[in-house]
Amino acid sequence: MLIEQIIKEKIAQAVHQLYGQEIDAEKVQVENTRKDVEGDLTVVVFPFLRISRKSPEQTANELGQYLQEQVDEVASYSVIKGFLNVTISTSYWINQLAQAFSDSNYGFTEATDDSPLVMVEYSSPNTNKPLHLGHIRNNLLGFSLGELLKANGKRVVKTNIVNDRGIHICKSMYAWQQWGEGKTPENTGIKGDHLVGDFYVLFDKHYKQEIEELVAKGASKEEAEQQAPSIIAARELLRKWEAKDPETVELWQMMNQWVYAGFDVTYKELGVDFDKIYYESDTYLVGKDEVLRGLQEGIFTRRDDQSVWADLSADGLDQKLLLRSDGTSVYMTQDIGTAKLRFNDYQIDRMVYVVGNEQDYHFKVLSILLDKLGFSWGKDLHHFSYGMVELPHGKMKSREGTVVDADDLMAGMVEVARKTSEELGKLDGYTEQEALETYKTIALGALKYFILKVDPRKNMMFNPEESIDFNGNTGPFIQYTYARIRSVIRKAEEKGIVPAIDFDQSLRISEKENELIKTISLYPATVQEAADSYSPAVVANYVYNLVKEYNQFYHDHSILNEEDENIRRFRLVLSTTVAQIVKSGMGLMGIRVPERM
RNA sequence: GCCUCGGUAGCUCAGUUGGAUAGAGCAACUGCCUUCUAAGCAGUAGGUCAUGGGUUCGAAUCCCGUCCGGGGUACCA
Repeated sequence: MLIEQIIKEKIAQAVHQLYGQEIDAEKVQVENTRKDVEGDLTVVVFPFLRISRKSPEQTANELGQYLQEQVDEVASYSVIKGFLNVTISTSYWINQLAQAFSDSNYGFTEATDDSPLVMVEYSSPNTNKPLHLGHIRNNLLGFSLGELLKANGKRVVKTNIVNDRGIHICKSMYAWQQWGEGKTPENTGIKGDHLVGDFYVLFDKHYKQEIEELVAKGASKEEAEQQAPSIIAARELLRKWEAKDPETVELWQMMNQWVYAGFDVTYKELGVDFDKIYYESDTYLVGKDEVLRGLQEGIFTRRDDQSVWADLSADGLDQKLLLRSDGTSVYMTQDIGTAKLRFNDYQIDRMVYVVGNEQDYHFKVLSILLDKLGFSWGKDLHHFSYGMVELPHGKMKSREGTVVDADDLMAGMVEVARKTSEELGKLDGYTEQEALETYKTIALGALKYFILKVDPRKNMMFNPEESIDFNGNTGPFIQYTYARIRSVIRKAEEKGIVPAIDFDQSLRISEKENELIKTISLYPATVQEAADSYSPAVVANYVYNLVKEYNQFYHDHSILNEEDENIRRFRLVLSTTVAQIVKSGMGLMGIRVPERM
């Protein structure tokens, strides 16, 4: 049993015996003692004053006395400003360290065949443009969330819905037909997703120009937007595609293939993957059928212009369009179809959608609609709603070129990592291949940590003018600590010193060492909390704190040069355990750790 | 207008279910490498937790009002 739990129960017991009133042990407030105060755990006694009818100091002292007599692990206690600070015995902490050290799966709960199955949807790109920083946040959060859920004993299926059809890709297709001059990724050397994205931008340029010309001739802006030749042509392509016109479908397939090849490269660099990928072109008709079924069953209504609507006013929401008057699908229709296919394919206990908070309303509606359509799981689908990445001048807009491109960003960071490493000369002796791997590890570590350390729900700021830091509260700082420990461990191996927990349990440890073990012992609860609150940031903050404490220890203590063999072995075990947790925690964020840097 | 999320140091962010003197990093300034990696460690300076009220032993945290900002708001995704 955890010491915290023991204290809670003993305090409840003490209150009963000393003051004659039963209280709920779970309600007893036990927290970690502040750093600047002596002690390990603090019991908040204020809620008991009404029962004890004594001063905070006296109450705390009486309870402290009781604890010390009744609980072996309680070594001493002190009372400061009415707070009861309890000091736990060193042997307890050393035992905690030994357990963490020997458990290769420390902090994790393994899934079994009976464990709940969680499907996590993330990424969900459109196929008309390359990935940007906003997608990076989505991908990193989605991947990390999957790892967190796995670490918490869930079976996880990572999935992606590729929005491969619709007016957006038709715009790129039309631009390529008109002005493409037969360009391909092969004959231009341009990455496929970027090439298609270039045509999307080109479309918009022409479209805007046409609108201007029409307005100059006296049309209203709204009319011009509807009547511009480019948009009419793109709509015609969409219509032909839905009618399965062979030439159009072929063009669509070709350009989508270019994009997929490009995405694959980006996903691989980013280190994310999927167990099952769905395509909107396969799901939108299923959604349409579901909507029509709903119409027949009287859940939805058809208007005079043939459009189909859901009336959600009973749920406090508005009317929602499900099929346009021309019979074509909207975003919502497609999501209904995708959901149906997924739940046919897997025995899903919980569905999680990693999608930005700009779509909060959409998922509220989706949940209600799925419920109305009779899907039992609709009501409690979970929208993992994360904040946007903002630039100093505002939102990212693809068409206006104010995006931070994912590939460019990663490549730029690898260069910074290379430069820094070369200046410091840390990788001398590595082959070019080994060195490049390390640059990538560091660069991606910096990027991923930068994004994941922020509370997912909040918007975050990225300034492209300032490169992402490699010092301080950063990924490389954490990786560096890992590399230093690995270096010590390699040296220990050379000297034949093996980390083992056969040190004398009565040894005296320093305050910093005790502090470190306490932090180590918090890892399992941290992993749990991160998964429960869907927040990789909880892990990020924990690992940073752990590493910061370790660096202080490292600075003040010798490990291999320590003369006392007992202490030397203890410190090696301590260091090894910290390295294990750093690797494990970073792994939960999809961040690798280097042997050297 | 309505709905919704947010506002903590110059900048970027932490701050568990309300607990002690609100913490990190960056930027600025100052020290520490003949000893296991200085991408490190230590220190100085920096705050009316947007604002006004309320709840109570105690509020950055909970409730209400106001100001400011993001997002959404019926044929975009």
